[in-house]
Amino acid sequence: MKVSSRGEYALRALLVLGQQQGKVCPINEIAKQTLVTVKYLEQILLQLRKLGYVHSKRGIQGGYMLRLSPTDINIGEVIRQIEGPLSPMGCASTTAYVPCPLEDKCLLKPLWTVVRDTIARVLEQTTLDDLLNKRITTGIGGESFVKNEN
Amino acid sequence: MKVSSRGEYALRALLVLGQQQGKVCPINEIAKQTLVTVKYLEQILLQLRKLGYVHSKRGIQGGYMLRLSPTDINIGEVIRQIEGPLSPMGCASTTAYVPCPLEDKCLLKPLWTVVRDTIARVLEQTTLDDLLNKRITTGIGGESFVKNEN
DNA sequence: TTAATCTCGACTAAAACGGTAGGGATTTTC
DNA sequence: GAAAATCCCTACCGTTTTAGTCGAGATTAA
Repeated sequence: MKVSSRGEYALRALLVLGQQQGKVCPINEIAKQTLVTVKYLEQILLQLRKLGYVHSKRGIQGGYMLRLSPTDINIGEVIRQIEGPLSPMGCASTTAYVPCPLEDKCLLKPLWTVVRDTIARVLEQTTLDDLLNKRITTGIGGESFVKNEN
Repeated sequence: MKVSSRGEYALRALLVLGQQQGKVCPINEIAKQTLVTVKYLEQILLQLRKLGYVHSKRGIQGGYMLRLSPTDINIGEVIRQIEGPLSPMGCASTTAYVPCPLEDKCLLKPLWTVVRDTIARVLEQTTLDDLLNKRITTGIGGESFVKNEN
């Protein structure tokens, strides 16, 4: 049930850019704050740019900046685009369904469906802005369970 | 966030044995019902035996049977033992914590913690017996949200 | 013009995944 | 005591994924 380092790093980079409040940030600064090598970050930021999350500017004084408002960046969506489907199993995926020969008789599918739903509920209700402000909810009920340590 | 085929197959095998109500079941019968090759199943059942979930009997009329009652087989535990930690990230794992250089400053850890908790809540509240009887809850509240299709 | 910066594609080493293969040990049945 | 069914165990293997590295090029500001 792992998230890859690439996904983690992408989110770290977005968080750094979110904290710069609109200023361009050169990649070596992002690298310093995320503890990721410049070369690997290059790949990831390139992908984030192609996905439309960040804008880049070349040359001296160049760098990256968010293209979207942090409130418009959905963490579930980012993870899905970097890592693939949130579902633990193809048979339970809404965005990348893969049929299974057992299917109806399968006693596991309902389980995977619930797992997928709970993961998606958390991730899709969280925005980059929420992370920046340490507002993380479980997504259950209409309530406001807030996980806020420190 | 995937579950490996090995984990899925292990659960399928346990379900088949759970349906046999105590009778020994030869591996080729399990293979037929799970749609897994005999040779691969051998490996998986060997592992399940060493973990204490199944008992095996050799020779003619041999096969496998559950060693524990389906109500005592915790799905979260099985997955953890077959696949490793439920947490999407080492920094949020309760059973296999891995320190992270960012740690306190990290805005992502609270997210991974919530994700881990919600996954664990579902899987650890589900037993093999629940699966056999199509009782799957989200684990939220004390309530009885039951996912029961058909 | 130069130096900082992003762009892009190729490459690679290591690990994980998803099995396959084969020989050995045990048990029942005849 | 021989044969057949069955589990036991270790080794191996091809493919994919992961986690990067490398190098050359394009753009831009000063």
